[in-house]
Parts: sequence; C-alpha cells; structure tokens
Amino acid sequence: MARSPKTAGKGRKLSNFLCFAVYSANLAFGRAYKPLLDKVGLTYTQYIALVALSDEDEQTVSALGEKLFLESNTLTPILKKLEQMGLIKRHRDPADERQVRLSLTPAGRKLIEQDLGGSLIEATGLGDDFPVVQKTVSELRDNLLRATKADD
Amino acid sequence: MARSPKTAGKGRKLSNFLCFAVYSANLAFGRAYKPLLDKVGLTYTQYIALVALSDEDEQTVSALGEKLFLESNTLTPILKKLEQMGLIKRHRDPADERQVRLSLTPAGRKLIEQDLGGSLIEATGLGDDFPVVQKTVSELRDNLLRATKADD
DNA sequence: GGATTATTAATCGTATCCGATCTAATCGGA
DNA sequence: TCCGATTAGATCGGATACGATTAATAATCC
Repeated sequence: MARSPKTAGKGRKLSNFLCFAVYSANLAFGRAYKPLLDKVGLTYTQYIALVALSDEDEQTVSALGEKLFLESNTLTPILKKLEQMGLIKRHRDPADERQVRLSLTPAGRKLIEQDLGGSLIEATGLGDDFPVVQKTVSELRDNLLRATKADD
Repeated sequence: MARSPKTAGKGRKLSNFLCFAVYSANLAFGRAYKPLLDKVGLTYTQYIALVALSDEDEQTVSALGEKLFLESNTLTPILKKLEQMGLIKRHRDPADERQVRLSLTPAGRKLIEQDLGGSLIEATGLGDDFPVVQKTVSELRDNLLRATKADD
C-alpha cells in the first residue's frame, strides 16, 4: 500500500497507509449516515445512486455507472430495489432496446429535496477546509484511476 | 450527505459530496491495488488485516477489530481464510477460552516483508502533500466516528 | 442481406460490511 | 456457590463490489 516516503523502512503500521485512511474514512461515513438513511429506508449506496439520478433525467445504466464508478453488475440490483421502492422508473429505450433509461418518480424527487445529512457537515470537523479536502480526495481518486487505467 | 456550505441550495451534484469523494477514492484504491494483490492471491481487506496483524503478535480478534474499525462478524470469515491460506495462526487463549489469539506464520511475515504497493505512492499524484492528506483524512474519519458514537 | 462483431444489461460466484442473534466462557454479587 | 449479567467469537441474512459470462440488440462489413 502507499506508505508515506517519510516512514518507509521498518514501521509498517496502518497509520502509515493512505489507502487505510481512505478505507476507514469511508466506513466512518457509512456509519455516520446510517441513522439518517434508516429514517427513509435507504442504504448509503442507494442514496448516492438516487442523487446521481436527480442530476439528470433519462440516464442510461452505463451513464450512471460512469458517475459512480460502478458497472451494471453492481448497479442493476440496486436500481431494481429503488424501482421496487417506487423511487425510480426503469424502461428500455425504444430507440435502442439494449439500453435502460432511468428517471426519478415524484416520490424519489421529493426524498432528494429533503437534503438528508446536510447536518453532517459539522461532524466532519473540517470547517473551512471542507472544500479543500473534498477537492484533494477527488483528485487523489482521479489520479489513481488514471494510473490504473494506464497499464491495462 | 455533507455538502460544501458554499454549494448549499440547488446544486446537488455528486461532486459536492465529500462522502462521495471518499467513497469513490476507496473504490479507486481497491482497483489500483488489485493487480498487485492478485499476484499474491490476496484481497484488499485481507492484506489490510495482515498488515495490522504484523504490527503485534498474539492479538485478539477484538483488538484487531479496533484497529480496522470492524467486528467479528466481518473479521471471522476473513481470518479463517487467511488461516486456510497458511498466512496466520488462530488459537483459543488457554487463559480465557472466549478469546482467539492471532499470529502471522513465517509465510505470512514473508509476504508482508515484500512491501507490496510501495510503488503506488507515485500513482496518488500527491507528492509532498502525501502526509498531509493522510493526516487530514484520518482526522476526518476520527471526527465522524466520534460524532457517531456521541449520539448513541 | 446475412454473418460477424460490438455494445448494453443482466446473471452468477466470491468477498466484504453490517445488524441481529446465538453460544460458550467468564465475572460478580447475594 | 450459584445464577444472572457480561464478554468474545461465530453465525446468518441483506446489501454492496467485482470479475467473468451470457443474452439480446445494434452496427458493420463483405
């Protein structure tokens, strides 16, 4: 794993792994959001997917997958669940039957408007650094994805 | 989700969610490490667990869980797999039969010594900011966990 | 225009995560 | 000492992730 150059050598502690910091921060977010999402009966991933769908109507599964960095093997079950909950609609595109178009139902849109978890900004303890951290972590992600893609 | 105060209001795009940045950065790390870990037949989580175990001998499952922010429901299957691969040993503590003690085998230690993924530091594209990001993300995690624990 | 190739979702198997529950072992107080 | 409470792992069911494969539809090429 990516260790700080500073600590290369003997100390192979978890605290020296950036990947572990990200891994565990992700776990922490999942737990922080859980009480909020439980109220509306959604999981973390389901909510993220719903937010991504609220961005634009009639997206395809692949288009959604690009935003979430996921593919149909992961998304299909989630989307079926969201449809079953009455939050989204799924239908084959008549112009290209291979594609499935996705759109929020009024119920789905209403849920998104609630803006759950805005309150959690406080809990991050980041204050004014919030946007900076967000940007840094996003760039980290993009760099890793680029590097991974590169040596295919 | 935690949006930047700056962007509160209309724009509910994924890029405004810190949790999504962390979520997707974690996915990206998993993919970046995959080719390296495939070589030794380990998964991301299994490797993290092994690193945590290399830190100290004869840890209990709970102690390991505290480091990884995981519990026995998640760890037990992983530890059984690692034992089955001959990388760790599991045995009940004679002094307290409720506890299971964990230790690396020579094979497990040898694998850790290889220091896989040190090469990935480059791919993060962080340069000198590496330690700063690591620290920031770790603190973010700790703040979230603390805030979550607080309202139990 | 018919065969080949490519694309899009869906399906399947494996490995996490997590809440809830269970069992065995230990502890503590009357 | 005896019994209820606590603790440590393990088990189970539901929900992600992901590689590999498949089925259906579209595009392409000769």
